[in-house]
Amino acid sequence: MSRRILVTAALPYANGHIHLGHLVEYAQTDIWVRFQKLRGHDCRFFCADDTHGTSIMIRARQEGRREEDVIADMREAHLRDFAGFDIEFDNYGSTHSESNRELCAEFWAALRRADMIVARDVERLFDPEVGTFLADRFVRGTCPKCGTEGQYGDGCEKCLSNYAPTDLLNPRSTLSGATPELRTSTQLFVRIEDLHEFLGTWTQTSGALQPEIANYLQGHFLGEPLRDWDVSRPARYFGFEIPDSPGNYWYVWFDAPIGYVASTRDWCDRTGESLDGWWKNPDCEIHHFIGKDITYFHTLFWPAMLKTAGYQLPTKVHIHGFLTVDGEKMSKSRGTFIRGSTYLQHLDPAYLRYYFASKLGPRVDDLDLNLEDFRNKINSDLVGKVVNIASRCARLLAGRSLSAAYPEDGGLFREGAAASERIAAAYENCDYNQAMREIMLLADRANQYIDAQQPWTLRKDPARADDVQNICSVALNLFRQIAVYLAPVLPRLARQTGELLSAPIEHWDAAQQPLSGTPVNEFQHLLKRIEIEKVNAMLADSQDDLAKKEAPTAAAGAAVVGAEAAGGSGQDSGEWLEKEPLVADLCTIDDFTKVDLRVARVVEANHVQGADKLLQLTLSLGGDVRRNVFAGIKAAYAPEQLVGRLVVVVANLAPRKMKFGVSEGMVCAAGSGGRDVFLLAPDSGAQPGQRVH
RNA sequence: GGCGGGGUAGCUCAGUCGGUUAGAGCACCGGCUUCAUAAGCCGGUUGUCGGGGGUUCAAGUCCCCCCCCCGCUACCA
Repeated sequence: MSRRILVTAALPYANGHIHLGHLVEYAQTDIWVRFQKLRGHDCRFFCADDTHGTSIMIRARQEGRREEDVIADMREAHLRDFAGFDIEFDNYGSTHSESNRELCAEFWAALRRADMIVARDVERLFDPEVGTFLADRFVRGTCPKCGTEGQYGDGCEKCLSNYAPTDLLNPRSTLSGATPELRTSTQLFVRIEDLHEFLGTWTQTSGALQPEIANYLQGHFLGEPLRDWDVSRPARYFGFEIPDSPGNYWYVWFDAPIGYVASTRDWCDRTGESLDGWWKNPDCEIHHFIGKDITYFHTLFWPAMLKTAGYQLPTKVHIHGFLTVDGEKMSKSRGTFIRGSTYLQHLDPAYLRYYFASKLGPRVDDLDLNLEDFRNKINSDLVGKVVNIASRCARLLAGRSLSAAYPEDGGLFREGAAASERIAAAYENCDYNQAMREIMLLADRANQYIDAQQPWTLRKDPARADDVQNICSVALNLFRQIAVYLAPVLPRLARQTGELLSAPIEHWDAAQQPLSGTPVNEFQHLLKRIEIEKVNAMLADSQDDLAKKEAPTAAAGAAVVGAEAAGGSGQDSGEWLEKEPLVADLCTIDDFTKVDLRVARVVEANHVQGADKLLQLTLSLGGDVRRNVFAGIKAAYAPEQLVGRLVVVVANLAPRKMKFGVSEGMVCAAGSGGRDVFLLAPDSGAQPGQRVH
């Protein structure tokens, strides 16, 4: 029976290019959709650019352009990248569309009717010079937790803590540089606690979520009252103004998931389909594919919105993990932060689609792109095994035809046909690695068959020409069977196989019946081996992309010292400046001297009972002056490494009461945190107590 | 610390309801083959299944304790 299936992948944000991390999801989703279509189901794949929010505003401002121009360019780039990877949408919309605006209004009205919108006065920062409330990203100041300067109002990029912009120390408007004032603004919230019981049941029993996700929600959110969701942002904000609340705009996370519906609606308008037949039809399955980072929105808020507005809830939310490259987070300085477009300049998209497929399972696990494994796997599985079957036999039959009747093959084709439902079940469950294993088994058998029959020997005897044709007919049919099973992953290979054997692959059941009598065309290379040089070139290019992008920043900043540190090569990564941009506000020498930096000697360093990240340090500032300081450096330093060494301490930092005692200063360090922490040290000769000027 | 997920061959992983001698691919070694994109075929090596205890006729699998890794989260001034 044919199923009606609506599929979405998360909307990529219009502020950045598609990279290999994104592609895990789009490949996973595209494979699933192609599989369903090949099975004959009425399956449609909808996506869109996510275009609203403060980041787009900031970017537009920096580039001196309108937001609309920024998102139009990025949309074009996204579509180009997707096409390059054979990601095929039925519609690709935009959250900045009339259809989305109308649907947002519809959802909003439903929430109003359900009395789920509450207004509350919130103290917010206001820029008196520009005359506007400041969105989180327009306020910068010192992180109240770790003291890092130049942090945005929503959270600290260094210590990753979240807070309200009103918590920032020394806040400054990035619009005018003015010190913001605290003013009251009326803010709108969605009260989803009303749906707590419903969400509890849905997340735990509907089967829509992977078990580990259901547990996560139960443990993190559902055990206590659900917090109201702040969905309005005061002007100026790039988004849609809330119809019944002038001056307020919907927060980007409100309109983004509605973009799934809007994209569907655009498609319906174009094709004459009924939107309700997809989104309000209990017989239509709805599948969302997302990454684990946006679990919260898709498993609590979004179902609450759908439920309230009378839409169908997702049948499944398929959640995947992150991509790592060679076991590490993608890193710009190592060249492993790879854009889709950079990859495509060097390598075939089929490689990546197959590699991801061979590693993806139904769980939330992270996926590692090990570049050596990548090359081995593609070269041995796809080139050595699969494509090789065609390559060894097609030439012997080029210009002729497959045997008029399918020859005796010892049951090989039948066995392959019998694997159909096993492989299909694996695809259906997103267990692609299982499917790939099954398929490679078939490829092994085909190669064994060819090897045993030795058509190249028989060919020397003209009397055995029919035998050669029969053997090659079997092998090419086995090859075609494999190409059918791989078609969701490798659509180009399926198409090429159709051309080679003069019979397009249009349905999964093509693997059930062997072809006979069709012309065999001249064999063309189907897939090249991966050369290591290509991979290396891609990595080098990825670093270059970054260097070009960072060049203006480096020129404007003080990059001289860094060049020395790099051993004179002069080429340091701009990664860190990108993560934590230079503070725009200038400070005077007087500002600087407010901070009393001193050289100190670590006289004692201890683990703190019950603390995972803290070490307790006793610092000597010379004489009898001692300071007790807690520092979050446990992952990077052992206490015994520290005793005796010199550090730089902020000596006049206000004491802070912590869970384990009072901290009377802060030791200076660089790095992103965790193991990546590098304490500052003076050159030898410095003495405890000396001030750092 | 709390919660979640893991720990199986050098690497990436599979192991269903507990059931024979714990598997696959890659890598490695030996042989065969030379039609094929230095591809293919046959054979071989590799494991205290994180550690310890328990239940059982039988434990990689179930239960308890501990160790380690990852993620989220909490004090990282």
